[in-house]
Amino acid sequence: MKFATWNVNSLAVRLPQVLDWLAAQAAAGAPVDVLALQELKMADEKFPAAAFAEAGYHAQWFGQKTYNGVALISRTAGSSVLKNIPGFDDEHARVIAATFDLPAAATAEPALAGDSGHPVSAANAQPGSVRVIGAYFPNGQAPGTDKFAYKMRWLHALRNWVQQELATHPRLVLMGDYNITFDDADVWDPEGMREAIHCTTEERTHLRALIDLGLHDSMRLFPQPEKNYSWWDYREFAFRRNRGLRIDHILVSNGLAPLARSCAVDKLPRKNERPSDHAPVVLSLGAAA
DNA sequence: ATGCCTCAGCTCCTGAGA
Repeated sequence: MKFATWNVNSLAVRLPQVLDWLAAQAAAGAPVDVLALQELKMADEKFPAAAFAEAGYHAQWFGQKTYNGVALISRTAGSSVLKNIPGFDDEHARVIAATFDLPAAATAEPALAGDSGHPVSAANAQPGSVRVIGAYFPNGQAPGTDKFAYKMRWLHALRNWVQQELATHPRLVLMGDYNITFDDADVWDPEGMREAIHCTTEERTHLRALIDLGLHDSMRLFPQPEKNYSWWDYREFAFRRNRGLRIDHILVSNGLAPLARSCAVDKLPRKNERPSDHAPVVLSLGAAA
């Protein structure tokens, strides 16, 4: 079972790359079960649902003209779809959630030989559903601005809502473009970006508050290369110089973390012609790593 | 450097991104 998140910076421009990438994952024998997209930058009526359907994927989307916009692309149909944070009045299309029923084989722990010699499976091994939240967190521009204040309000509302979601969905994935780094290891120039946007103590405190609900940063469950980033500025050859930030994250709940098998940034699409400034982050779960 | 690059749109510039 595989989850991924990718800020595509205009789905109209990046659609061929998204379809190629999905096809490449499937061809490699590990198709993506749920892909969260951010920055569609298109109105709902422009969403290329037919192209995804032709490729064999379901889609749920929440767009708006010019800016923002999120979607969930999936191999099975999602249910209980929610758009934006309930009770939080927001002019931006930033959040989409859906529940996916997954085959038993996908979520079952590998059978372990018990003392009796009989296979012993984990308490959560019954077939179940996974709640998936795809989110495009506000950028925030700079501390002290109205946009930063909005980001803080949004983060507070998100935390309260995710807490409620966790109460009913112990198996939950929260993934997307967080626009927040966890710590200096996520920043190519920690001194130069000290307390700058994406790196402020205030933002990181909000990110930590999400973790404290009972979530894990999938990436840090596994050894990672040095200078492991998910976004690079288009300017100054930042990708070539690996001057980036890790701001795209996949958080998994306590109920799912034991099933995590690997998590990595896929830098290949960043090498495309006309790439997004973000690369996909990919999490594999279950016995079939 | 209020720069650099990329994208959308009331498109020949501006706002926004990060």
